[in-house]
Order: sequence, then C-alpha cells, then structure tokens
Amino acid sequence: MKTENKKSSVCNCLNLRRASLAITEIYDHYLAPCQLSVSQFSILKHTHAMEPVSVSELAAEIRLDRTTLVRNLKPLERQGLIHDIAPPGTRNRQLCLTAAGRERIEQANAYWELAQKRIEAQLGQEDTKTLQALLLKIEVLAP
Amino acid sequence: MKTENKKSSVCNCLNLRRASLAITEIYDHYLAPCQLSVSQFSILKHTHAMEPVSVSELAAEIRLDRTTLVRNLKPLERQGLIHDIAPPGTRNRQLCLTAAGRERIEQANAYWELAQKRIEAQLGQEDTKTLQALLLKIEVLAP
DNA sequence: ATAATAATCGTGTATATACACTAAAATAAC
DNA sequence: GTTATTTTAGTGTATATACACGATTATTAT
Repeated sequence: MKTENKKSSVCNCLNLRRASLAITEIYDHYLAPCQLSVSQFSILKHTHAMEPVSVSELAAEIRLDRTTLVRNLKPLERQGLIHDIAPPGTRNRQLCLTAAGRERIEQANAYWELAQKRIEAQLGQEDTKTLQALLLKIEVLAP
Repeated sequence: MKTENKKSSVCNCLNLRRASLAITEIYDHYLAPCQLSVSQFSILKHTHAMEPVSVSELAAEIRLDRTTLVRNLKPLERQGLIHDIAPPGTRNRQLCLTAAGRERIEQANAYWELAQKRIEAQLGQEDTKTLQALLLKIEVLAP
C-alpha cells in the first residue's frame, strides 16, 4: 500500500474500494492502541446505542450482511466486550456491552476523534460534506 | 444490505466503507454472469495491461497488499485464467493471461461497462468527477 | 569469489465479507 | 390448539484482507 504516483482508475468501483482500504488502514492504525479495528469499534458503538439489540437489528443499522455480523461478533464476545443477555431457548438475541466494552469504547473514542480530525483537516469542511453526500447517493443504489 | 432510511454516519470511515461495500455489490452482480468478482476482474485487467508482471509490481499498481494479492491470484490460477511463465528456480514471477483469461476479460468488459454507466447515470458526469478527485485525496493519505 | 544486503515471494494466523442452506423460535391463520 | 408462515439465527464454503514471519533469489560491496 506504499505506492507513490497514485492516480485514479477509470473504474468507479476500484477507486472507491481503494479509498475504502486506505481510510480503513488509517483508522485502524489510530485505533491500534486499543486493540480494536474500526469495524469492531463500529459494532461496539452501535451496540452501545441500541442495547439490548438483536443481530438482525444491529446488522440492518450498521448495514452489514447479517451473517457477516454473526462472525464479526465472535472476537468481541471472546474478548468479553459484548455479551448476550437473552434467556436460553429464545431466538432473539439481546446483545449488550459489558463493563469492559464500555470502558474500551471510552478509550477508543479519543483515538477515533484524532482520525476524524486528520481526515477533515485534509479535506476541509466543505469537501467532507460533499463526499458524504456523494457516498450516500451510491449507498442508496445497492439492492 | 436491504435497509431503507439510509443516512450518513458521523464517521467518515464508516461512510466510505459502506459505499465501498454497496458499489462492490453492484459491480459483482453485473459481473456475476462471467463468474468474476470485481476484484478478480481488476486483477485480470491489470495483469493484461502489464504482462508479464511480477506479484510485487502488480500489487503496487493495483494498490493491494502484496500478500493479499498472492491469495487472490489462487482462484484465478486455479480457473486457468492466469499463469506464470517464469522458469523454475527463479524468484521473479512472470504472470500472464491465458487464452481463457483473455476471453473472459472480453466478456466481462461488456458487463463492467453496464455497471459503469449505471453509476454515472445516477451521479452525473460532474459528481462522478468530483467523487473521483475526493477519493484520490483520501487514498494519498495512506502510508 | 565471497559476504552482506536487498528484493521477492509464500505461509500461518486472524479478521472481514457474503451466498446458499438449514434449523429453530415467534407469530399469524384457521 | 394446531398448522402454516414469517422472523431470527447460525454454519459451510469461498473469497478478501493484512500483519508478522521466514525463506529463497538477486544484487551489491569488498
């Protein structure tokens, strides 16, 4: 990922994928001290905002495939950051943060803000908004 | 991936990742008749343009992690679309398309163009360019 | 020519992603 | 209350992604 002379491809998809990998790399590095990827951080944040929440609801809100989320939850449960308080024998999971999970978010938030500022400093307020609007336009296209 | 009421997150990274997943889904569906993902199509196209090419060169051009590319090449080699013509005992691989690979690109190109047009029809010429420029700005930030 | 250095490549491991499929629970119809 | 339907969840499989590490080839210095 260390090539110079970067230039756009003609492929809109490839350009977006490259930018996504790049920004993910940036956020991941900022969050590394907390041992969280940006994807994991996102799951924690959304869980925090919606708890207790089912897998399906959470997936819909994050806009991840449900089965992807099922796998992504595993490391977070293993680390004791998220747990399920649904009584056994029921189908709806009720995912909640643990105390450790809440602590971790607190720490990670500070690093996340640094990453946010880094990006916005680079793009400027105006371009950041423009980008956001364009990305949403694309997202809406997906089935 | 079928949520309505989509709205932007405050997180620039998440927004980009969502858009990337969405556009990848779109291109993948367009390319499905050719049994290629957009990622695989991209590898084929770049190989075609650079052959014979080493793994490192190719990774740098596509801007994928080299070890990621090593794995991604496997299915394409298995399908007989790409092969390595480097003499045994040497270190530099010389990746080339096979005849089947060239054929496949030809087919896939038509579908890819449909996807391109779909996106550009939705965004318009102007916004497409704007988006491209902003994405490049982000890509350049990565280490 | 040999030793030191650099470039190139692959694997182990872990997470991320999604489609096809199955299974179980919850709800609705009757 | 039982049956039918819908909702919810998980697994098998395959690709995608990248870091840490090791190994081999190529190049450079001496």
